[in-house]
Amino acid sequence: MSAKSKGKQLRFRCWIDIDGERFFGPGRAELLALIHETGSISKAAKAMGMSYKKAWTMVDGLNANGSKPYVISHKGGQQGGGAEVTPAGLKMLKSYQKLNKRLFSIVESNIDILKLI
Amino acid sequence: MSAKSKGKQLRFRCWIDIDGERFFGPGRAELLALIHETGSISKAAKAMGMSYKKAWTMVDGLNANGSKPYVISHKGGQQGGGAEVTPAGLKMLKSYQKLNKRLFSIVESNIDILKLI
DNA sequence: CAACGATATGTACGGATGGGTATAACGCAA
DNA sequence: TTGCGTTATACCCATCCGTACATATCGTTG
Repeated sequence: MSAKSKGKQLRFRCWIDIDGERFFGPGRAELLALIHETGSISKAAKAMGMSYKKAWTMVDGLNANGSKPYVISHKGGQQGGGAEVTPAGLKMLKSYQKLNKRLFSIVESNIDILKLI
Repeated sequence: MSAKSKGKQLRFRCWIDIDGERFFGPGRAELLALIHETGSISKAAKAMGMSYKKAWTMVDGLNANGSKPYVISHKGGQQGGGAEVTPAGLKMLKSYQKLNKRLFSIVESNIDILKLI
């Protein structure tokens, strides 16, 4: 159903693998940012149009494969529970966003490659 | 079977979409380069450990979705046939490789992000 | 104690992807 | 005219992946 974007697009993606498995990338970065905003995995997932399970799997991967947890979650309580991004998670997020911006500026300045098509 | 690479890796990828469909990227770039070297789609595919069918599908996509063909192929003949990369294909390939190098240098200089893990 | 909202987790289904196989067309060489 | 190597293309099947669905758990609140 997703109406695929029209026209020519120069795109890029940057990510981190650990032992060949995805550890951090644009999806997890956006998820982390939204968890930080909303204080909830499920709300963040909904905001991204992603299933809770997929979001949880991503969070679980971050916490399991890194040396420090990026998200702390709580069951039960006043609002039924919640989640918060740790300082380590925020630091990784910000560094990733910085790198992404640098890459974006390069890509942007090379848009002319599309004219070769 | 593929022994996934060990350790932390900072990776990136850059590609061109047309109407949301893959048009050009690292795989097609490598394929194009190998076709240019070997003069044959099947040899290039073999060199990449890729099936001929997949390689042909890529080449077909390049020729069908761009405004100019990137590969000209010949059936029959002395060696049974062959393929050559057009000047337009070579130009795109070189521009892509240039852009890729620029991006790589940025990524390389940001390797320290791996220490945050 | 019952309800609520969010975390946590397993299982089952369906679509997309990619590989394998098979086959045909083609043009030169022997 | 037969053989050869490559392009070109159809069809089937195994596998992977995402999504959906179904529960269970937990702790505060009323």
